[in-house]
Amino acid sequence: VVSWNTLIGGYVAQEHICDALECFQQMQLQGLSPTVASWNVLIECCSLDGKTGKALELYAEMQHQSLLPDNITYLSVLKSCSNIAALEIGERIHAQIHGISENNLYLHTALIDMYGKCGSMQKAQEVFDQISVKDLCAWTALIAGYTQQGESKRALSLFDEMRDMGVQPDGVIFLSVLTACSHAGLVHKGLKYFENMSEVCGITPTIEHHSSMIDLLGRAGQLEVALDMIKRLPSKVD
RNA sequence: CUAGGUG
Repeated sequence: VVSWNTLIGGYVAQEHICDALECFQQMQLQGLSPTVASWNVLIECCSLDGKTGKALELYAEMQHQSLLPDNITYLSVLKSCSNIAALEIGERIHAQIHGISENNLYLHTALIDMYGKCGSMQKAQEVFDQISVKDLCAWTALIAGYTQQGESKRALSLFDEMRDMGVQPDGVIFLSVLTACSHAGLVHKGLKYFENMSEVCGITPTIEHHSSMIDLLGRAGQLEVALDMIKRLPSKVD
C-alpha cells in the first residue's frame, strides 16, 4: 500500500491527475485498502487542481467508509474551502475538528487562512487568539487576511506587534506587509519596510518584492522612483 | 508513503 501511495504521489507531482485517480481505483480492485495517507494524497491533489467539489466529495466518501480523517486530511479540505471561499463548509469542518482531534498549529493556521479568505476576520482573530504558541506562519496567515480584507492598518500594527515579540520575519510575510502598504498608499512605510527587510533582517528581496514596491510607487504617482528601481533590478537579481 | 502562511 505504501508503494501505491508513493506512485500516486508521483503522478500528482507530475500533474497527471487522471492517472493518479485511476491508480487509486486500481489499488482497490486489487483488494488493497487505501490508508488515510492514500486519501490524503488524492484530496490534496484535487484541491491543488482547483477541483474543490471533487475534494469534498472524496472527503465525504472516505468518512463513509468509516476511515477517520487525520490532521492532514483536514488541512487539505480546509485549503479547498479557502480556494472557493466556502465559509459554510469551512465552519462545518471547524466544528468537526473540535470534536475529533487535538488541534495543532498547522490546523489553526489553515483555519485562520480559510476564515481570512472568506472575509471573516472576526473568526480568524478568534482562532488566532486561542493559539498558545504562535509561529511565523500563523502570524502571516492572520496578517495576510487583514491585508486581503483591506484592513491595512490592522495588518501593519500586527506586524509591528509581532516583531516586538521577537519573532523573526521572513520574505513571505514581508510580501504581505508590502502589499498592505500598497493597498493603503503608504509609500514611506513601504519604503521603510523594504529597506528594513534587507538591511536589518538580512533578507534578499526577490522579484516579487520588487514588483510589490513598483506597484506601490506607481500607484502613488512616484513614477521616476519606480523606474529607478526597475533599472536597478538586473544587477540586484544575481 | 501525505501536511500549514505571501501577489
